[in-house]
Amino acid sequence: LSDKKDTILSAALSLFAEEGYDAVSTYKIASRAGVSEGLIFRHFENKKGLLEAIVFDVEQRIQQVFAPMLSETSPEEVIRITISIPFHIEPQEYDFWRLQFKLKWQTEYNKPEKMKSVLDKLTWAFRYLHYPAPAMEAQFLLQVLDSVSISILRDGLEPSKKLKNFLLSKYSV
Amino acid sequence: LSDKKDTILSAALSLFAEEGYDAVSTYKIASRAGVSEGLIFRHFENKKGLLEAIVFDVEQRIQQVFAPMLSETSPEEVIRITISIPFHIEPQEYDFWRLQFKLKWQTEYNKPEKMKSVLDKLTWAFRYLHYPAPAMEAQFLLQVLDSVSISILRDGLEPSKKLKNFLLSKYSV
Amino acid sequence: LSDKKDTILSAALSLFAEEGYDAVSTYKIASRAGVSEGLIFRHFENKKGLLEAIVFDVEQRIQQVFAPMLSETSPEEVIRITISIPFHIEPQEYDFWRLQFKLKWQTEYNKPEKMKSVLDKLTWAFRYLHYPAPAMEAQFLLQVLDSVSISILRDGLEPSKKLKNFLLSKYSV
Amino acid sequence: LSDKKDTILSAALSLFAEEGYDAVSTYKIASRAGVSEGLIFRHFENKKGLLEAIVFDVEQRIQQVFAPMLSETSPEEVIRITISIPFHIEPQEYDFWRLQFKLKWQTEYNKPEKMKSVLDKLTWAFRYLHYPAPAMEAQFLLQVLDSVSISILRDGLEPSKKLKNFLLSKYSV
DNA sequence: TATGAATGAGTATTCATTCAT
DNA sequence: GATGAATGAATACTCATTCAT
Repeated sequence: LSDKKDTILSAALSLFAEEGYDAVSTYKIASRAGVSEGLIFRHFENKKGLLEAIVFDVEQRIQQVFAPMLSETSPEEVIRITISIPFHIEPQEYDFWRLQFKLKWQTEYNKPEKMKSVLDKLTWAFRYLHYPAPAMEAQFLLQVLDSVSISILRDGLEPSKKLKNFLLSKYSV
Repeated sequence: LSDKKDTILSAALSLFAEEGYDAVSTYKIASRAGVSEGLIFRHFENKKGLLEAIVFDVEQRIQQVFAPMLSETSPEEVIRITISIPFHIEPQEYDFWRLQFKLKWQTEYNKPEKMKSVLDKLTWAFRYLHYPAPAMEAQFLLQVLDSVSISILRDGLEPSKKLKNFLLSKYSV
Repeated sequence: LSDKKDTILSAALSLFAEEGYDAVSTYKIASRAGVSEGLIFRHFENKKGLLEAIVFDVEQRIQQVFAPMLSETSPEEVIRITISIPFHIEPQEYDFWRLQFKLKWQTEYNKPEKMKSVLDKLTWAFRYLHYPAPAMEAQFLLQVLDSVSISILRDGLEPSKKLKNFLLSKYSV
Repeated sequence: LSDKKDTILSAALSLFAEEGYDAVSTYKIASRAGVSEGLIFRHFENKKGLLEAIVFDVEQRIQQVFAPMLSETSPEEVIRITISIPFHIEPQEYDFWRLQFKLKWQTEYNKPEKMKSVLDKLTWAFRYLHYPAPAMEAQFLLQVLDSVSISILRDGLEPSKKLKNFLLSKYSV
């Protein structure tokens, strides 16, 4: 991958995350990336292609983030790791996650099946710990963490900081 | 308020909720509303003004929805009512709520202070019931309900139906 | 003539004079006149009709202004009166004259034949006073006075004040 | 500067000069220039920017035209050259000058300081020739020449042709 | 690979004008 | 006479995309 292709990708990522796909022009992306507008189309065919390239990267990053909990064998540890995730998003990755959440609202890019394995693993952990409704607990916890992530991405880590221990103790992990 | 002004408002509401503010053209809004494009600007000055008129309506509707829990005096009942809210969104109001959540992502329209009184009331209820960290419980519950609402708006009520009793029993209300 | 018709006329006059016919919208005229936009069309058929009504008034005012020199019988006095005209434009009539000069640039409204009688009278005066090229002197003087008027309308009377005596002495009148 | 940029400039110049800035649409300019409407905005940002680019050219041309009288050392010659200017406007430059005079009426583009050096030079010439009120003579002559120019641009050179010698002899140059 | 000029379809907005009341 | 809602055509301007270099 060429140098400039990456520059375009990261300029587009931050702009899409900040302002949304439709609100960002290819002109703006090219300006921020410091390249000509034409180059975007040489590398990505069209604007949508650029978005898809980014979405691909985002999905891979998500998989990386959930890899540790998927390979964990202790149920308590699975829950603990999962709860910790939102609280350890690195600031330089905020745009990554912001885009991820923004895209959830564009039906086209909402692929809930990608979280299937994570949901299954959590369900397994709750069942193992004898929770009465493990599938529901799993769904519930993921939704809570979604909300927490959104708060953190919106207002920064500080206001939600104490929630982590609160959640960990709520699940006794 | 004239007939056509309302038609524009509801056409715009549904389109903004479905496709997002930036993805919808005033031409499309006018077409769906069955009015001339110019009329949008006579009534709302510009596209943003139209959005703001809708946002105003949305905010008022939100207040209405939370009014009962704000005037409730029994703490258990406060929690019960609050949990019930997402499960009783009327289908014809889905667009209303979809837009509300979409706008949370546009920093400009994200006004967390609007939920202050709701948060305070919930905190009061949890404190009354001797929860160890009432403020955090309140924040936590609201975030859970946000997530639940998002699920329902995205996938319909069915997949989340059982969550209601699950939540009610979790809080013993 | 109704009250409101006059209000429209004077609002339009000042706006046309300030910003030019094409730069002024009927909405703006109606706003300044404090009437509904529709009323303009009830009274003047269309925007051009409004301009023509104003032009008619302007022309009448011009005639009034030149009436004294046309009926004067002393040649020196004819020249003296003519030279004095630009220096005695009343400030509340500036818009009148500004429009007059602006319209000279719109071929449609440039009617040089209206100045024929003035030109003839001046020529007569110069011939009477034995100027070698009376017709040319007349044309020349009128052009000078046009320029002086433009200066006064643009920058006010002050900077051109001393020009009056300068001109009078130049023609020994 | 590309070929098409110049085509736009000259199409706009002639249209602005003929019909006035506000009466000309960017569509019309693009049509006459034989380019896409969008190109106007790529080159000049907006319609006003296009006007300003033209104004800049006009101002430079004006400076060129007055350069010879500014560098002349004989006072008679200074006056002679100055008087000659309006009578030697080349027909292909009429639009240039028409726009110049039209813009004098748009306060925004009326910059009298541009003529300061010309006025000073003329004043010097008249003082040198012992005219009693040299500054006023200079102002007066420039206004006369303004008027003459306007006549020529409006009605062509023919009707004003004889004025040149009339003026030259009036000043004995 | 990379640019920058150029385009054509689209977009928000304005405007003169009409019409029912 | 007077208003205010409504329109349709036009207008300034944007945008994704193409293409010659």
